[in-house]
Amino acid sequence: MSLDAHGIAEVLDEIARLLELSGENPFKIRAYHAGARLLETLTDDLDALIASGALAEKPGIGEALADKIAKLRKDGRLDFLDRLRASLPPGLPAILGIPGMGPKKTRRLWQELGVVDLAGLQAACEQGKVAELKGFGEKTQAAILAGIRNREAYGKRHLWASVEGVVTTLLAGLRALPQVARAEAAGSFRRNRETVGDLDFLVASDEPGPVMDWFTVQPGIVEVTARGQTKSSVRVEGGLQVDLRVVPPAQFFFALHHFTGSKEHNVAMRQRALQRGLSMSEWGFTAVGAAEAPGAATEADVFRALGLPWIPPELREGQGEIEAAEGGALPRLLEVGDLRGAFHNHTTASDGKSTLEQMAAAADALGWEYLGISDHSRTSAYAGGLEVERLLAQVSAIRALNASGRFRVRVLSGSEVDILKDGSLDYPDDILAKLDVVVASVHASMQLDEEAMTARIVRAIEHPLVHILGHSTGRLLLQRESYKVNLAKVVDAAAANGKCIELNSHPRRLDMDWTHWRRAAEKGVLCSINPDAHHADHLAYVRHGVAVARKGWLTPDQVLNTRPLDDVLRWLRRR
DNA sequence: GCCGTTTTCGGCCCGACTGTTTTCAGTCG
Repeated sequence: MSLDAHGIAEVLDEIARLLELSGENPFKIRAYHAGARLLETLTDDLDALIASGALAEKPGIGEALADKIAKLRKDGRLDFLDRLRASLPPGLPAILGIPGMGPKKTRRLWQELGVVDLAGLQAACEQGKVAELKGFGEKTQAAILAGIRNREAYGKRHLWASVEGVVTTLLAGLRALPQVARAEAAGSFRRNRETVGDLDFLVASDEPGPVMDWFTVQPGIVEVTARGQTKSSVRVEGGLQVDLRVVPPAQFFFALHHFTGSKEHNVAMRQRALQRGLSMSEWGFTAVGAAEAPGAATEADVFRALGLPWIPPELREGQGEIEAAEGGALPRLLEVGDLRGAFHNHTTASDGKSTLEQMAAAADALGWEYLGISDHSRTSAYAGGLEVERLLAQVSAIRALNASGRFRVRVLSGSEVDILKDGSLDYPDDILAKLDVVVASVHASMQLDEEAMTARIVRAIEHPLVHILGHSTGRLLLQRESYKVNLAKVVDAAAANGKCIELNSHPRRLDMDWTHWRRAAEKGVLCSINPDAHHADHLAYVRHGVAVARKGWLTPDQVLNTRPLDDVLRWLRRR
């Protein structure tokens, strides 16, 4: 069975783990991880890259990795991997998932105690054998047991939106402390990743002691895992790890840059610093040669010292942002205030919780010029999908509402029409033609193979009455994988047919993923930031979509709903 | 395993914290 890019990335990560356990060269291990990261953010059609030999041209991919990736794509397996797996107990890699357990300790427990899996590790700890080993002790043994006990919670990622409250509360508390000059949340949260593994807080202060004292006793903390001079780590309910680092004010912006990451971005920045005779760390620059090491009074100063303009955190993913900054080609990123409306929203007519009027009022409150109502179509019966009669009644109601002048916003009548299994749509053309806006989405038959699913979606995109492709992969973050679909081909179809692809802004969808937008926009595909609101309050979800759009390098002119009403109506009617 | 105005071998980003040590290895980010 063949693997897709995501599956191959997982295999490369597995190889890296196995090599670690084998005691391999750390740089070789890094190369496998780097290959995995590249595949995860790949937007080209993988098959085309393999066929043309262009895969080995990608940074970090050489002949060896390109060859292995091609084999995995074709066969889904690799002799090299089979041999590697056979050389180690199959339960060993799982031990690496326990905090504090790395390859060296895992190997020693295997070789000296015969520990080959988590169950064996737990038994060895409970019998006190681990604490007796040289280099281990009671605390290590207890930490391993806690790690095994909590491995589900500790290994979990968290939706960006679900940790936002913790961030807001802690930042407000930190900033209120008299010893604190500045406080920021860094890490993947600051980079607007759709999910985060942990939270990183950074504080500028000359008196770290009282800050640490305050931090480690906050409500909701279930475990303090580290308490040092400049760094403390805690776990809050749900297993989320929260790190706090306190640095002197003069180092704050170096530390903020460092802990914002990503790792790939930081590596590239440090290499760039070295080219300029500067060694770079979270503490600042150190002159390697004759050069003088500059300080930083803002984060922009850190970049300026390396001959770069400030790079927005969302772009710091090692995706060419440094090259773009150097060439003066950083985009003017989309902002929430650029939006003038949205197209995909539900009402009580299907599975929404707010009425048409409540939705219009909420749009007015946001100052929007237009609001698309796109309730479910008849096949989505589970969601109260509208039969043709009810849809036509809604069209009339919307027309009447617009004529009444009760709201400033122009309500657009639409539908989130189901893309049926064969790629046809859930309403006949003469009905769709009566709508202002047609969003087409997949809601059922998600188990199709990649070829069939891609053909199905492409057929919908090619339908002349469709404006926007809704949530193009169907993923639910941390809950359901995307269906199998070749997004490169979907993007190409949208470009060829002048269609818009939705950026579904529901915090659990954020679909299409940020990694695909830059290339899609370069191909001329328009983006539509849609809240997919099922309640009037959900219109505000667009800010999550904007966050993802920014990660995808999108500028206002690449997003349909930044345009004024007249332009939007013209675009919608040209079909 | 990757990569190249330090080129085809020998490098590859940097530092804090912990536990178990008595100077440091391992892990983590």
